[in-house]
Formats: sequence, structure tokens, C-alpha cells
Amino acid sequence: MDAATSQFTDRMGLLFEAEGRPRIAGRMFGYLLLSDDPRSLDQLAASLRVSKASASTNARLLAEQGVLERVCRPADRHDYYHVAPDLFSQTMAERMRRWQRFTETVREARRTLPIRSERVRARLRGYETAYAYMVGAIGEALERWERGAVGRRVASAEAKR
Amino acid sequence: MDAATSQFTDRMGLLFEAEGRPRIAGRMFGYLLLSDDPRSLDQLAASLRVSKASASTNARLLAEQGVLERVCRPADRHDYYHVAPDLFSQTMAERMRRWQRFTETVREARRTLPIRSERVRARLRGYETAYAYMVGAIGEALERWERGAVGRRVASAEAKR
DNA sequence: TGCAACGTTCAGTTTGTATTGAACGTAGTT
DNA sequence: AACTACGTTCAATACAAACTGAACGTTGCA
Repeated sequence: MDAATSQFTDRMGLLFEAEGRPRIAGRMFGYLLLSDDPRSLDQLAASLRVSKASASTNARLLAEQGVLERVCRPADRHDYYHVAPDLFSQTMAERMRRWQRFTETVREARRTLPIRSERVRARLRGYETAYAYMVGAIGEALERWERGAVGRRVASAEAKR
Repeated sequence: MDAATSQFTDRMGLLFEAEGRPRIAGRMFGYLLLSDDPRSLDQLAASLRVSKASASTNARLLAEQGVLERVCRPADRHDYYHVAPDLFSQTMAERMRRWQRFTETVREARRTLPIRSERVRARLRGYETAYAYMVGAIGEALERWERGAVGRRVASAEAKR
């Protein structure tokens, strides 16, 4: 891996770390973002200079979150990974799942806690409705984007002829 | 602080931790979410059973991110904090700032790195345009929500008469 | 059956960072 | 001026999680 590429992957690692995810996961993501072909665990471990254990763990973590996708090849016992083709919508979906957890916690508090202040009750209600609205709006925007993406793929494919 | 409230704040702490932010910041946020009046640093430290140093640090962190707001009272040397009135849009703004950092890193990579694969170039371009689109869509949705919020405030105020 | 090449798991270590107690600076008060 | 009541800062500690190396289970192959 050349110096420029390494710098990019390292910055991705730091960005991931700032978001509370393992640094190696970020570097792996950055590396695969620049990779044309899928990479095996061994390749990943070697390129990123990390143990195979780390490579395995982080690759599976990212695959679970929809960032990476595991691909198999016939008559090949290796696991290969590449960035998910629908990376963007997967990322948004993960983000909304995380918001969901907050909103559910707030909702449960509003249901079960004896809240005296009307202002606080209104605040919690507002929080919930705001996120419900936003999740809806983002979902719609995402659908529009994906419909557009199909069009863009077709256009790009036709342009190649 | 009663047991139920404590349970709620603790869960908020864990949710924050899962997002890579200090646990105490999460507990503080949860606590203030349920507080009618603003709370002083001493009150926060006492209620959450943490040192005043932690209270100070985390309160300022959250204020910086737009989650909390510092309020002053005339003839009172205490700092008070409460959840930001525009918590929702502040949270969304912070989220978009974080996405921005990713997108900028990708953009710079596409500009400066010698990328041979056309597929990779297209992937990076797609990443950038997707986020640009999404930031736009979310910004619009946010505006619509805030316009609606004004209406809801008026309606709520009139309902009280 | 023995061997080699995988990915996974787990105990142990390292590393970063959250958290604390104490010291500090500042501004009011008597 | 001395004192008190704040918030902040800083060095030290505690703690959690990333990361590693080695052991493990599995599968294909000679």
C-alpha cells in the first residue's frame, strides 16, 4: 500500500474512532473503499498490518452493520470482503436504528415514569414526534434517491456503449 | 433521584457510550431531559454522584455540541444548564457536520489519489453525491419541521387558554 | 489418517480516555 | 485585605475496549 493510500485509510480510522467504532474497522473500510476487487482476510490483515484476529473481528462487525459484504468464490475457502453495493442506504439504515434506540428509551420513560411537569412531558412528546417525522422524511428521501440511482445506473451503462 | 429516574439516566449513559461519547454526558443529558428547571453544576454533580470536575467537563462538551444550553441568572454566580430548546435541529446539525468530515475526506482522496479503477472512481463519486443529496433533503425536511413547530407552539399556547 | 489452510474464539496485554481529587484563578462579600 | 463560593484545569488513577498471539474447530486434500 503506497503512502497516499495509507494516509487515507488512517484518516478513515481516526474518523471511525471519533464515532466510537474501532479504528481498524475504519482503516479497513477506507482500504476497501479504494479496492476494486474484494479482499481476503489475509490480504486485509497484511495490508493494514494487523493480526488476522483483528481482521476477522472487524470485518464481521462491519458486515453486520451493512458497511461491508462478505463474498464467496466457488472452490475457494477464503472469505472475501468488499464495501456493500448499497453502502449508502445501509449506512442510513444503521443510523436510523441507532436513533430508534434513543426514541424507544424516551418513549418508555414517558409511559412508565411519573412526570409531574407538563413542560417535561411536552418535551419528551416533541422529541418523539420530531424523530418519527425525521425518520419518515429520510425514508422517503432515501426511496427517491434509490429510484434515481436505478436511472443513473442505466444512464451510465448506456453511456458506455 | 428516585430509582426509576436513575434507571432512565443510566440507560441514556449506555446509549451515549455506544455512540462513543462519555457515559456521564449521557446520564447528564437524560437527567436534564427530565428536569423542568435548569440545574447548576453542583446539583448535577450531586444528582449523578460524580465529581464537580466531571460535571463541568461534560456539561461544556454537551453545550459545545448543542445538546445543552448554559443559562445565567442575574445576581447568581452559578452556571445552570438545561437541554437546548432547539435540541432536535442541533442534534441533526451535529450529525451532518460529522458526515461532512467523511465526505470531505473522500472528496480529497478522489482529487489527490491516482485511482486506476473506474469502478472505484464511480464509487467515490456516488458516495459524495449521495451524501450531498441527503444533506439537502434533510435540511429541507428540517426546515419544514421547524416551520411546523412554530405552528404547533401557537396551537398549543392557544389550547391552554 | 495425517496434514495444511482456512476463520473463529479467548485469555492476556496494551492503550487510550473517562473520571477524580486537589490545586488554581477569579470575583464577589464582609 | 481576608475569606468564601464559584468554575476550570491538571496530574494521577481507574477502567474499558481494542488488539494480539496462540489454541481451536473445520474442511479439503494427499
